[in-house]
Amino acid sequence: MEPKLSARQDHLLSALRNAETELSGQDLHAQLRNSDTPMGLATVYRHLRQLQQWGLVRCRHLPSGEALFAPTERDDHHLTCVDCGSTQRLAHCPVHALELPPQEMGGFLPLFHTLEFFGLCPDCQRRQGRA
Amino acid sequence: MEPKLSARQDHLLSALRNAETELSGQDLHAQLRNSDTPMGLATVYRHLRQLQQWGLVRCRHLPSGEALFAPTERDDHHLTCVDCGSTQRLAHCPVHALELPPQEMGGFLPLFHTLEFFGLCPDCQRRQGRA
DNA sequence: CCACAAAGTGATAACCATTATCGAACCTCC
DNA sequence: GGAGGTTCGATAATGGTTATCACTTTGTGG
Repeated sequence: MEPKLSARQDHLLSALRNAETELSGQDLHAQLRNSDTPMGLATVYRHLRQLQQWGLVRCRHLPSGEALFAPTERDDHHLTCVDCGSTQRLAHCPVHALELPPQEMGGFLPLFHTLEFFGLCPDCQRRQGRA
Repeated sequence: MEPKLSARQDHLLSALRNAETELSGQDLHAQLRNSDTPMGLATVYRHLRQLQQWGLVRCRHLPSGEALFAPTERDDHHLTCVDCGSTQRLAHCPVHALELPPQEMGGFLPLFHTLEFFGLCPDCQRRQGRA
């Protein structure tokens, strides 16, 4: 099921897995640039897309439009403040154990998911209360 | 809590609520262009951002980079195929009734959420099986 | 009414992450 | 070796979103 990865794809995936945070395409390019296995920007994005299609990598978009990538086995999700934009990580994924009604899936094979909560951080709640 | 909307903002929000699908900023601009209340592209995005900050509108990003907007009270979520990109709507939101452990929220006030499942649609499962 | 200030608007330019292009480098299997 | 394919990456092109800025509308006080 899992296709064999090329050496470059493997390096890219390793870089993502070793990083402790989500990385953008530009981040990955910059990081690999000075390594023993440099990789052009086009190739970074090419392989990121390929890895997404294999279901090995997922991404989420910041309000800025920038896409952040992470390996799918890292089941992290975030709280994002709609006002100031700050994000914090949720300690546990509440969806992971969720049962999905098969009749609603229509044969769809789920590989991973994204989940993000939006709301107001404590600071912005306080600020809006004053305003 | 909910700020008073200007007439323009109200029109924009109404357009979103009346639409039966998610709309991009460009879509909304084009749609309002020929209405009795035209609105410049800059103003559309300005108000969309404002409405997001007030928690009245949410958006999700397609792989193409385009952002689709919807009113937050519409609790729709999607299955997206990582291979062919097709999406289908999930009939019910499995997160809606979910209890969030308050100690993990750290005072964060959730207003809405995005949830998206990624995987393989039946067609692509079949195609990969052959390949 | 009349300044005058403050906020809202929109045509257009700028931005910038991502994608397409295309010639060069690299395999791979005769 | 070499034909035919695949991969690579510097660079140009793309396109949705954002910033600019002059103009219009709205609000306010006199």
